[in-house]
Amino acid sequence: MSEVSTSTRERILDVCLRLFNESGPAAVTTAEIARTAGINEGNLYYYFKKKEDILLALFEAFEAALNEVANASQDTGDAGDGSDAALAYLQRWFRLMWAWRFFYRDGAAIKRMAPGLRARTVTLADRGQADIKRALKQMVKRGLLVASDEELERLVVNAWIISSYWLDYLDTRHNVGRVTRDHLEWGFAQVLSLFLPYTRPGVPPAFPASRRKSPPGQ
Amino acid sequence: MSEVSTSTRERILDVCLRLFNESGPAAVTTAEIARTAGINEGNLYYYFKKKEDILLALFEAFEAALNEVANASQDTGDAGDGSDAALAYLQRWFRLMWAWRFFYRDGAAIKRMAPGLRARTVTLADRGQADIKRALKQMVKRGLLVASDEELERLVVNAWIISSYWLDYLDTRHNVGRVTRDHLEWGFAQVLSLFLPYTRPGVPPAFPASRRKSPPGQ
DNA sequence: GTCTATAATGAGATAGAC
DNA sequence: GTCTATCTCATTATAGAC
Repeated sequence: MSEVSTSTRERILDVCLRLFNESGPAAVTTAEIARTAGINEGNLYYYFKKKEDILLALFEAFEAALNEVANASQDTGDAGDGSDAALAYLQRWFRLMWAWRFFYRDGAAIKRMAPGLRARTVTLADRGQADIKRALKQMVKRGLLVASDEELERLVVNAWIISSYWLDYLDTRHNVGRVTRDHLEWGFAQVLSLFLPYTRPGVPPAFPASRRKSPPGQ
Repeated sequence: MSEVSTSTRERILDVCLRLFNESGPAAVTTAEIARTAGINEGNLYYYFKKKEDILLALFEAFEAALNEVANASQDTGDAGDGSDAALAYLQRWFRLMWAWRFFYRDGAAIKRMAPGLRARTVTLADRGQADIKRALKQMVKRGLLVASDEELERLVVNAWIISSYWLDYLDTRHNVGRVTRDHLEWGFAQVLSLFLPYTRPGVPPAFPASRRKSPPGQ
């Protein structure tokens, strides 16, 4: 995704992902995109007739990356330890979330700029939540987790919300513009803490980050 | 706040709150504001020199409303049952959140339009989280809640995140544009479920909404 | 205080030469 | 494929009459 000499189209998308992650797609002008990509604004419109088209192209890549993670988790999910697999999945998911964080952070703006993405976002989330629910139910069956169906239901939604919005929370609440590995671990632990009360004693997720109580500073 | 015959200034603010809650401040043009308020666009600029000034004025009112809720909770917090007081506070808070939901939902856009609000938002959140933490520690002391300091810390943050973003979640995930009382109860129960594992058995919060498992449809 | 202009800006988008 | 030049348009903002 980031080679030495990429095509102009790839370069535009790379630049957009970076700028969008930094400032949000609404705040980034086509002029800025073109300038950063080292091309003329007119040329930009050769590749993407509308700004919305850039968002669509980025979403395709994001979608593909998400599917990859989901598939990888299904491969290992049925084989090894359920607890380890779940943790690994969560970790991969968080890395992805970070790479495409503007999709999580600027939902409102994206909705306005590219209404066509709405339906596809819902589909993606449908699949994601279904995946997680399935994995958790398996963990309950194996005795790694103790929770009723209703508790599981609420748990999944809460985990989804925390996962989706902890970045925005860090930004608005603690002025964290540039997220570090420490932040990532903090968010991870925050999600993990939702599940802890439901884990069987003696089955600790043993994730290093759970030691960090307060969010790392800017 | 909504009388029969209010001043033009009040009318502008009322209209803006409604429009902002509906579509977000970025999507609402000054032309639309003026038209809806039944005044000329030029007149709008007599009262608010910049669109940002409208946001500032709305924030003041929001701030005042929040402080009112916080003070009310402190008054009853030391007197009656700690559990009931906490529940009442949460309920008041949710009603407020709904009345001013655009502040929660369109954080990114607001940051861009009125950077000056950032610091004040943080201050407000500081106070809010401190209030909640204090209340929870009191509940632990009274034996209504069983949690370590670290658990409490994570709990408060998670509760804050769910409370702040469940509206956006409902919108993006379930296309809920118009939030009903049922939605409010669902979000409330979602937050409540975070605390349930830490409540002493025999001290059920007994909130009606906790019966609703899945989010109400559009 | 309220209105009718109208200016000023800046963004997205296009046509056509090279 | 890339550039220059230009257009359209919405939005913010102002000046000045009533």
